[in-house]
Amino acid sequence: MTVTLADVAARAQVSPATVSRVLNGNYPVAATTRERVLRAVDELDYVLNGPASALAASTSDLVGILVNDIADPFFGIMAGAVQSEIGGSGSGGRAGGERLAVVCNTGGDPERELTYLTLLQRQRAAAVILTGGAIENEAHAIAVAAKLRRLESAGTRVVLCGRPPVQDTKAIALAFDNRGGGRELTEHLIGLGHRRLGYIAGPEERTTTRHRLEGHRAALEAAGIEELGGWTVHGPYDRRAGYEATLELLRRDPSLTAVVAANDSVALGACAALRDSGLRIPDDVSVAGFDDLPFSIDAVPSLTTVRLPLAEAGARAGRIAMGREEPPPGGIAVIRGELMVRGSSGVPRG
Amino acid sequence: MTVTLADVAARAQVSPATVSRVLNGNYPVAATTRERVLRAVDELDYVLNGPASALAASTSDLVGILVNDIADPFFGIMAGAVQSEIGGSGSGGRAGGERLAVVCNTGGDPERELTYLTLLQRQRAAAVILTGGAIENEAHAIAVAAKLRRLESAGTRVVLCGRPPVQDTKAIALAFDNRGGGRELTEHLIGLGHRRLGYIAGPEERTTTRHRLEGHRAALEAAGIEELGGWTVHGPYDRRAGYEATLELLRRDPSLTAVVAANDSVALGACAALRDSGLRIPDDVSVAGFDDLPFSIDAVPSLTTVRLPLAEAGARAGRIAMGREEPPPGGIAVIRGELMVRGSSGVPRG
DNA sequence: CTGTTAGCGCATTCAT
DNA sequence: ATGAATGCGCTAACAG
Repeated sequence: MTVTLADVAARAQVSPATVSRVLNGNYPVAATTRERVLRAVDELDYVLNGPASALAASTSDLVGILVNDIADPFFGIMAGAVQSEIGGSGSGGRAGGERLAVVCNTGGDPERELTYLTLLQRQRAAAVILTGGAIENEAHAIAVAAKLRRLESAGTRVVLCGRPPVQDTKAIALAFDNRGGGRELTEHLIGLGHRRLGYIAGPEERTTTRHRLEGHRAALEAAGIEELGGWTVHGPYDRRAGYEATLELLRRDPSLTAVVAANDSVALGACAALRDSGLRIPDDVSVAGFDDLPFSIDAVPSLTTVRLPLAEAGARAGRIAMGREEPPPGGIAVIRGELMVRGSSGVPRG
Repeated sequence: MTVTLADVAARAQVSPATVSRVLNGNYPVAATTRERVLRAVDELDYVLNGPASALAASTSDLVGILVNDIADPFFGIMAGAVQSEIGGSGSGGRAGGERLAVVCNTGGDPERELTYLTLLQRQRAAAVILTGGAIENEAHAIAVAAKLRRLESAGTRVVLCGRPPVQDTKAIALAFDNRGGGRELTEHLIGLGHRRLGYIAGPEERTTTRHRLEGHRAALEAAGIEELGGWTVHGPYDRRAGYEATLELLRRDPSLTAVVAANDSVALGACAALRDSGLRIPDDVSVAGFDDLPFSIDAVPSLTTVRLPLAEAGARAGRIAMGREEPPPGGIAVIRGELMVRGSSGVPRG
């Protein structure tokens, strides 16, 4: 029924081995023979059987990408960048050498993260890239580390993109400097004169959440500002959480002059809540986000935030995963964010 | 080195076939035997070899998803929804029955679309879902149709999500009513009193672009408004294109009272350009988008647009691809958008 | 309900 | 530079 390599061999009057060799291009084959084989491939409209070659070669051309939420541009941008770098090096010509991206949406759920890792191991993925913050839970961290080690020992390259290093693992880590960015952002607001700042943190037990919050608090402390009890609220990384958290913060302390959000989506929700409460930005309350996603510059006023080079990081992770770029020394690189001061932050009222 | 099914069989003192059966769960096995096997699996930390089982069973658990740009939430939302539906039915228990999503970023390039389809065919994907508008090019359309037919004949289910049907194919199509949505949107503006409307269209040779534009023009025509020469500009589906196109439209006709954008990102760029030109929205110029992406409601003023049920469509496409939902009668379903009238549209000045 | 037997389609040794 | 032979790890008849 389906045409196989043997059929091609027969048509080209060569052995199956030869066909395999021209298709993989990693072995000397006479030019005329190659021609003949390629012609047969075309005529028969032959397509290699991926599973079969993966089985025989014990490697596949799949690359796993774990994300919390592919609908969130934060992850979409990284995933897209990874994808663009794992494509074929263009060596062979035809649809060869191409690597496919298996995107796994964990939804931030520890179990699903583990499940997907197992599934990728099952597929004998060539590489696995874990993006975004890690879940902070002892047992889970141990389980993940064990899985990664197992993957590595099976020859799968593991790269962390926007996630801190994992102990006892050869995984290359490209970590964002969330702490530094968070600190710089809050320092900016304090420099403007703000002394009463609310903070809308991400979900608990996440490295990203913790690091950004730590940076924020470090800035407060350095300025001698004592954080009041109700100034921090936790919630998901989405606009709705930002909206509700802002109303809550306002309820707790109507005298706040600034709201710092865990990321840009949350900040957008915060802006909406402030507007709906009759407060002007930044005249009454300043707002800041994190990430600098594409839509942030179009907010009104445009959002003060910390730009993370998501596309660059994703691309680099992809290249490292493909062995096309040298890993950073020590296997760890810290990627800094850049403070983007825009219209949503200003001097406090009064 | 690596533990195989045979090892598990030996440890559990059963035949390899039995192990295979409990792992796949699609065959009666005595409870006590199953227990024993499962224990052995755990003890050995065994993970099935995906390529091997795919080869033997001649099906894989990969589902391909073609998108133009995964960094764009329009596609991210659909991809995420698909993903959530192709997961395991929870029958077996462990990490079984799970299907993995292979996300392929075509960037709107015809060649890459074809290449990815071939790659997916090579992987013997269980299903392929093509999202978003199709490229309008005779030769390419024929090539795609041929590829889809080939995929289908190999047992791959093909579903189109947000894309019009493909001739001579069994592909199920969930098409968005872009024409109807575009028409309704422009009718809304005309109803408000607008008579001079600029239109920022998407890239040429795309079904989505054409249909939305056709809807717009149909509304103009029905209202007896003759479209002037410079009222339409084409460009990519991003904010920057919207920004530049708006400046261009303003240059051509400073008396425009409304700008209709091909999608929300473009609309955001349009808003920025209008503001930068000292024009107020909607007092001086009304703006409308399309899609109703999450950030659109947070634009200031919030964006009048046409909401497309992207998540629902993606989820449905996923279920149909998995055979868990009956395809629509005739293999085609037209999904309507919903006009969302918000702050960015108002009665024209003067 | 369980074991035995054959391949699935290809990449690789080894020869030549 | 090419061919012949072997096995990758698993599933699917077929028996029993």
